[in-house]
This record gives sequence, C-alpha cells and structure tokens, in this order.
Amino acid sequence: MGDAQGCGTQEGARVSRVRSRQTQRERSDATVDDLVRAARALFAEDGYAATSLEAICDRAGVSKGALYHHFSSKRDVFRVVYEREQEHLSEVVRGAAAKEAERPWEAVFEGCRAFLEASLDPQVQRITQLDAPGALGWEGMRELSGNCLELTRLGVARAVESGAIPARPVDPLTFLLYGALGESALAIARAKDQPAALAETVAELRTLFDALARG
Amino acid sequence: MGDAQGCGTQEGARVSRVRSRQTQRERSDATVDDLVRAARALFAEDGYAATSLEAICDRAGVSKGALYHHFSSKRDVFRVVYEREQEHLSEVVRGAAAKEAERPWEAVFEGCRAFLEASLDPQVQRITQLDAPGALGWEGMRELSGNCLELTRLGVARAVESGAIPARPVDPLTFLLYGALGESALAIARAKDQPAALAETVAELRTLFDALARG
DNA sequence: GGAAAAACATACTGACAGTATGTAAAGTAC
DNA sequence: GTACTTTACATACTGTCAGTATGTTTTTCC
Repeated sequence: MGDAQGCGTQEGARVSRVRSRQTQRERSDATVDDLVRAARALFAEDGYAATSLEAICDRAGVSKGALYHHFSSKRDVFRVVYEREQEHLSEVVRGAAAKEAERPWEAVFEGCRAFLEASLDPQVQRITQLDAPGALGWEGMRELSGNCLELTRLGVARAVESGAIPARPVDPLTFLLYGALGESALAIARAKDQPAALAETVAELRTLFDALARG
Repeated sequence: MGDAQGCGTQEGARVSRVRSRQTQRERSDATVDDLVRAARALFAEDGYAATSLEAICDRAGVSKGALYHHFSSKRDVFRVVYEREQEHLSEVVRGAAAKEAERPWEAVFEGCRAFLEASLDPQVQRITQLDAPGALGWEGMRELSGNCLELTRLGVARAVESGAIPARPVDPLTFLLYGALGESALAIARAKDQPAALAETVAELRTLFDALARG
C-alpha cells in the first residue's frame, strides 16, 4: 500500500479504495466496475493468456478475495468484459442501422459498415476476435443476449420479410456476413494503407449487397 | 515405464520408445512426429489451454527434455500442429478446385465448398478456428506458407484475370470469403440439422458466387 | 577408439489460477 | 442502540504447469 491512493476514475487507471459510508450495492457495483475496467484494459493490451488475475486486482486496487467474491473464474471475468464489448458494438451498429430504418437492406449495410469500422481497433479485435473464441468457445460467445450476431440476423430477416432481397433462409447469410466482417476487420487493421483497405472492403461489401438485392 | 510398450502407430496413440540402431535424423523425425501427433490429438480434444505439455509428452512417450529439444515453447508446438492442419486443408481444397481448372470462378466455389465441409469437424475447428487466433495471433496464423487463405487469394486473382468475375482488388473479397467460410463452418457444426444447414449455406454461397459473377 | 555433438531424460523454479479461512463493514430484528 | 447475520472483502496457502538447468546416453565423424 501507499501507492494505491489518489488518481480519479479515468479509463482503467488504478482506483481509490476508500469506500466507507456506502450501501452494499454501491460498494459491490463500484468494485465490479473497477475490476471489469482493469480487466478490459489488460486483456485488450496484453491478451487473455498473458494477463494474470493478480495484475487485474492490482490495477483495480482490490484483492483476489474481492475478485473471486464477484466472479467465479478468470474465464468469468473475461466473459463479462466480452459482454460489455458486445453491448458497445451493438449500440454502434444499432445507431448506424437506425438511419436507414425504412430501407431494411440498407440498414443492414450501414450496420455492417459501422461494425467493420468499430472492429478496426486492435484492442477490440484482441478481445472479440482473437481471444474470445479460445477463452469462451463458440457456445460461450453466443449465449449472451443482445449481441451483434443477433442484430445481423434480425436485419437480414427484415430485409427478407420486406422483400428488399429475395426470400432465403436467414441463418446462412447471417453467419456468412458476420464471419466476413470479423475477418476483414482483422485484415484491414494489419494493412499497410489502412484507410484504403477499409474503403476497398466497404466497396466490395457494397457490390455484394447490390448483387444480393438483385437476386 | 512398463505401460509404454507395444501398440502400433495409430492416430495419436501412445507410441513405442524403442529407437536403437537408427540414424539421428530418423530418431528426430520420429520423435517430432510422435509429439505432433500426440499434441494434435490433445489440442483437438481438450483445447490449447487445457492441454499440458506433460500430457503431450506422456502420450508421445517422451520426456519434456525431448520436447524442448525440438520445440521452443508450447506455442511453438501448437504452431506446428496448426501448420499441419492447414497443409491438410490446403490439399483438400486444391483437389476440389482442380476439378474446375478451366473455369476459375467455379474452381474457387468448389474450393470453398471443400473447405467448408472439411472445416465441419469439431477437432479441426477447435484448432484452426477457436484456439489458433488466441494462441498464435493474426500474424502468427498468416506467416506460414501454403495455407488456405493464400489459395483463396490465388483463386480470386485468377478469376479476376480471366474475366470470370468483374475486375476488383483481390484482397477484400479474399478476406470476406475466408472469414465467411470459417464462421459458417462453426455455425453449421452446432446446428440441430447439420446436413440441412450445410446445404443451405452452400446454396447461399452459390447464390453469392452467381451474383458476383454477374457483377 | 575417442572427441564432439545431437538426442534425449530428470530435477528444479517461478508464476499463476483457484481455495480456505479470517476480518471488517453493512443490513436486520428487536 | 445492541446483538446477530450476511455481505464484501483480505490474506495465506496449494497444486499445476511452462520453462530451465543440468546430467546421461546415443550417434557421428575423424
């Protein structure tokens, strides 16, 4: 102790541990939030395997006892971090799709574009694309509600129902699209000329959407 | 010892350790092969994180000293397993594409279908789709030669050059396709009716290929 | 046949996920 | 407000495992 004082509440920074005169709920929520912020910062920077729970606890300014009081395992901590990440991505996608509410297929396109752009961040990629599959497994990734895959499925379903694209089963196109975007984001982020790579990919996506709309 | 005898050389099974009267090259190759086989079996069944090097050594019938003589780390062992898996997938894809050698775009389609079908195996998925990204990272996955991504890129390039599909930059479509197939394979393998899901996805892929060919 | 190097094997170390147990703060009943 | 319970932590420990250090056996090559 002694170096765990001060410093406000900025993104993932070490946090004050003075929590007297609070309701239990407030204490718990604040502790969980500190832990998740710290975990997100370290998972994003160093990756899941290279991040120790002790490092997370140090950064959050709490003990391992506190962590294990609120989480059941390292995997559980990551699950919550992943959920938050998905919720954030979902909001971005929803916002973009909302601008084309009357044209369902265009809404999907704008959602895809937004997902792609938001997924260019190496930290987001580390969590959602690189570490999540191994740490959570496919089932673990999908058993949380309100994620981007569900949004995509919903968008495709609406496009089919409205007749914006020819009738077809929804799932195959959903997964094809979702996988295409994830891998593309990884590739674009590693490209020499990143803006050009993004523009080319969006253009290709545009071609693809137009082609699918024509049947 | 005592239980490490007999039993031939079937897939990943424990292997005899009697290696007298051999050239060093033969000894090394055999040991490496035993280790890689054992590692592939355990990684595929239990996953990367849940597989210990000691378990791999036990199964291969060698010591940790032997493993570290031939590999530099656990990650290095996985890298070689991943490479073998990619080589196998590549052969399958190449074989399928060869049947449509005169129609470049059809060759890509058949290659994709073959890749998809070969990637339905949960053990293949565990290694190539779930664990590889986290264990090797994006760069680590791509710095090996002769993999499926390169095949896809080559196929798309030929399709463009031959005029089978409209001119476009090769990389975006390559990554879109590659990602689409990987995610789809994961989804199909978890579907209730797996053959139906595969058929639907292949049909969707067919639609997509036709649409792209028309421009 | 003997030195050198390759191919192992064995014993150990440090890091870390998870557990067991103890303590202080908040909630609850009276 | 006091006694009791529960929640929210903290500390100390354990088992496992990746990686290392060092020793031994087997080939190679002169």
